[in-house]
Amino acid sequence: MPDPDAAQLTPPRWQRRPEARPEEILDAALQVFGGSGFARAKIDDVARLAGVSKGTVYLYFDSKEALFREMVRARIVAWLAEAEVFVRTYEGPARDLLVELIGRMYGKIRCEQMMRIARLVQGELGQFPELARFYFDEVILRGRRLVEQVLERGVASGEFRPTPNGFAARGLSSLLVHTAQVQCFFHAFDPQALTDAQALEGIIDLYLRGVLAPPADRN
Amino acid sequence: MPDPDAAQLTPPRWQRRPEARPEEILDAALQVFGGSGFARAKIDDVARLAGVSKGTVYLYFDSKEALFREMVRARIVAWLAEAEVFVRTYEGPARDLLVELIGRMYGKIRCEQMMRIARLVQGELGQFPELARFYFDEVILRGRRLVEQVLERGVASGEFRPTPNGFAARGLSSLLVHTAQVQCFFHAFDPQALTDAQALEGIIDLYLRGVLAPPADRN
DNA sequence: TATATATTACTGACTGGTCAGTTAGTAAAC
DNA sequence: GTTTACTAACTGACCAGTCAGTAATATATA
Repeated sequence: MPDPDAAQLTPPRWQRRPEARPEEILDAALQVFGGSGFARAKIDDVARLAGVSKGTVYLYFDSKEALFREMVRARIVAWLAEAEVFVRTYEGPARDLLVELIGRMYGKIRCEQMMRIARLVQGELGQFPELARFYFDEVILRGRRLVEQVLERGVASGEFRPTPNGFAARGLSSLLVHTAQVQCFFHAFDPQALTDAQALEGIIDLYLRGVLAPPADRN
Repeated sequence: MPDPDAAQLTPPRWQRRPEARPEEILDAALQVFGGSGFARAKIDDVARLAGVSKGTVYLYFDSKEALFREMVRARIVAWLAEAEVFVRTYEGPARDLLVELIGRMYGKIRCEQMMRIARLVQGELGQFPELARFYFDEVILRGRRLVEQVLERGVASGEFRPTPNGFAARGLSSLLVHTAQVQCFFHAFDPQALTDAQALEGIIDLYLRGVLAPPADRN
C-alpha cells in the first residue's frame, strides 16, 4: 500500500516541458551524431542524453534524417550572421579588418563543436544532396562572400592586390578550415604540433603576404 | 538428363582465382565504402561488385573493419612515394620545383578516388583511432615533409623567405586539400565555379606570393 | 588417356543482434 | 475530468558474420 505522504515528497517521474524539449534534443543530437557519425548514431542515445525516451524524440522530429538536418541548420546558421555584422560595421584599414576577421573566424571554427559538424557534414555529403546544397549556400558561399567584401575594400584602397579569378577568398577558407581540422583531429599525434596561436599567426602571416599589394603600388 | 556436349560448351559458373581475388575485392571496397561511408556500406555489395559471394570476402578479410583498413592502406601509400622521388631528383630553381610539385599534388588529390578516401577517412576518424594515426603519419606528415624539403631548398638559395613556426608547409597542404574538396564536392552548386586549372593557378599565385622572399633580399 | 580421389575456392541460406520507427497506455498539468 | 506530453514495450527490416555443402581444379591411379 503506497504512502500518500511519500508520494507527495518524491518528485514526479518526469515533467512536461514541451517548449524546452526540441532544443535539448538538438543539443544531444549534436553530441551523439558528432561522436559517431550519422549512420552509427542511435536515436536511443540521443533520447537518453536529452533525458527523454525515444518516443519523445519522434514527437518533435519526423525521422532520424530530419533530426540531423535540423541540428545542422540550427547550430550553423546562427554564428555566421555575427561575423557579417562585424564586417559591415567595421571602420579602419582593410588590413586590420582582415587580420581581425581571420582571428575571429579561426576561433569560431576551431572549437570542437564546429569541427564535429564540419566533419559530419563532409562525411554525409554523398547521402544527403540537399544537405550538401544547404551547406554550400549557407556556409561555404556565405563565408566566401564575407571575405570577398573585405578583400574588395582592400583592393579599392590600394592595400591589397587583386588575385586571379578572385581565388584569394576561397584560399582563406581553405587555409582556415583545413588548418583547424588538422589542429583539432591530429594535434595529439603531431610531434611538432603548433599551438592554436602559432597556427593562427602562421595563417595570417602567409595570407597577408599573399594578398598585400607590393610596396611600390601602395598609396 | 544433362547434355555432356552442352556442359563442355557452357563456361563454369565460377572460376578459382585465389591470386586475383584480394585486389578485386579491395577495388570494389573502395567503390562501395567511398560511395556510402563505412557504416552504411554492405559487404554484400562489395562482394557483388567484385563478382564473388559474401562468403568469399570473408575468406580473404577477417572483418568489415579489416577490409576497410586494408583498402585505405593499399590505395594511399603507393602514390606518395612517387612524389618523393620526384623532389629528390629534381635539379633547378626551388621556385620551379615548387610550382611543378603543387601541380602534381593537386592533380593527384583532385581525382574522385583520392577525394573519396580522404572524405571517408575524415568521417571515420573518430571510430578508428589507429586509422587516424596511420593517416597522420603516412599522409599528412609525409606530405608536409615533402613540401618542407622544397621550402628549405628555396630558403637556402634565397628564393623563399622563412615563415614563422615553419607554417608554410602546413599551409600548402591545407590549400591543396581543401580546395580540391570544394572543387570535387561542391562544384555543381557553385554559380562562380572555377575550372581546376583556374583553381590551381589561384593556389600557385597566392602561395608563391606568400613564400617568395621580398625582391630586396634576393641574391 | 581416362577415371577415381583429394583438395580447396567458392556459394548462399541461415542466425543472432541491432535499431528506426510505432503505438497503446500512463501520468502530469490545467 | 479532460487534454496531451511522455513512456516503454513492441515490430519489422536490415545486415555482419557463419557454415554446411558444392563445384572447380589438382593429383593419383589404372
